[in-house]
Amino acid sequence: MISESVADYLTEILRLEEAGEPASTSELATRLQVARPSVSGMLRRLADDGLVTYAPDQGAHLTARGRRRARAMLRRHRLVETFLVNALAMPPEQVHAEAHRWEHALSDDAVDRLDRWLGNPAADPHGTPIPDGQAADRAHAGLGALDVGTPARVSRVASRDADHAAYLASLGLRRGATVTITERRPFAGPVTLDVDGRRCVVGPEVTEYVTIHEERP
Amino acid sequence: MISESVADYLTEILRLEEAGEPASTSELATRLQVARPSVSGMLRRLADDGLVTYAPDQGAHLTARGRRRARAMLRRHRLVETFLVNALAMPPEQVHAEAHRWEHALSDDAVDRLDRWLGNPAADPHGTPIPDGQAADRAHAGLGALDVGTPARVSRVASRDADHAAYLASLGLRRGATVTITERRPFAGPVTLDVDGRRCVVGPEVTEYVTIHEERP
DNA sequence: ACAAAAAGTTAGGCTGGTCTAACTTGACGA
DNA sequence: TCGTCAAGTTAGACCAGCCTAACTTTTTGT
Repeated sequence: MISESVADYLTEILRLEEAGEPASTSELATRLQVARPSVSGMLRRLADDGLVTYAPDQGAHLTARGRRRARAMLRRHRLVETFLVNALAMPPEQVHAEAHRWEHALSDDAVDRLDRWLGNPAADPHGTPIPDGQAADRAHAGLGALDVGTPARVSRVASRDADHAAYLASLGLRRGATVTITERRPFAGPVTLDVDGRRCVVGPEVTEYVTIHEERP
Repeated sequence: MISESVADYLTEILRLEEAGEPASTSELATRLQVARPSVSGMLRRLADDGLVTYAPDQGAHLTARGRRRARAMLRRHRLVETFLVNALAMPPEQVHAEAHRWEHALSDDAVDRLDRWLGNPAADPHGTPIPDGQAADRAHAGLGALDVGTPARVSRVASRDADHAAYLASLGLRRGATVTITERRPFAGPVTLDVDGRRCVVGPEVTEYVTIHEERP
């Protein structure tokens, strides 16, 4: 299980990503109300755990795993806010702090029930969209978004033309295959894949044609 | 603010008191799923903080302050259970664990709103009574239940007869007076009171005629 | 161009809550 | 009467997460 603190960091990073702002150490420190060195330390831990990546001076970025978790928390948060306003008639300026505590306490089951009870709302009382449960949780994403080292299942292979399709097929990239990115060279360099145990090196544009479906978090 | 862990200990001690069982170190360790020495250490802390008393081989007992806090938690717990079953239709065997996490997350305001929303239920889905909010929180209790050193306000003075009433009045024990127990001798021995700054020593049965109202937690 | 401010990190320390190992104490049956 | 067992405690360690102080690196204003 993930700690409350870790969840808070991930959630706040996602909020910043959604707002298009970089998740810098200082910004996170301000928002999470902790000292800067605490953020430094935590980001290192999160990176070790494969939940964020962070290059110096770029701020933190969520990995697919990190984003999945963060999105789940944001979903909880916004569903709870909706409940607090719609059902308990709590003043909107009060619900954020309240939901921030609730979001850690609810089980997945309770979240689903709350969602159904509220009629699967699409947005919270502030109008912010509520991330989707199932779909977001193990989304079908492009192979390009897959983290190095994480295995995923191919759910669809597109192609430009017949030759292209044949090429992709020759690599073993077909629906149901298990694919792992073992290396990704910088500057749009070649990508090394493991497809059902067979290693191959391809150009990065290949990843745009392959849709994957990650194993559970 | 009180930590989750402390709240759990207090709540569990109250559950045992309600069931008429002694709150021994081992029993608490079992129920709270921690090692015995952890309970030992925590009980010492709780005693230092004036939330429990504990004599060797007697188990822990809640002080009035401790009981007030524990009761507030139990109230939350049972209100949340009621909500989970009545509103979210969660299976009854699942609600305890869920409520155990929620009870720490709700603000007082949220608890009150939930209570009103549920229509001020008197008992939870298991039929266990839900402690009352305001009333229980600063109950009118007998002076006998007051902890040594805690000031309280006299809310009512009963008496056997006129002479007795005159005697109590001569001590300064009248509605509105501030009373503190400064010492209580063992084996139903004399009790030393401070009544509006005047010190007096009385027999323990006097405390049965005086109803008090403690200051807020 | 360079000093000052801002951002980030390292080092080292604290706290709350937990643990295991080992000791003490009291009860109880052979 | 004594060995054994249960209950409780002390001692010592660990961990997550936080802190401050002090250092380095980067950005920015003049």
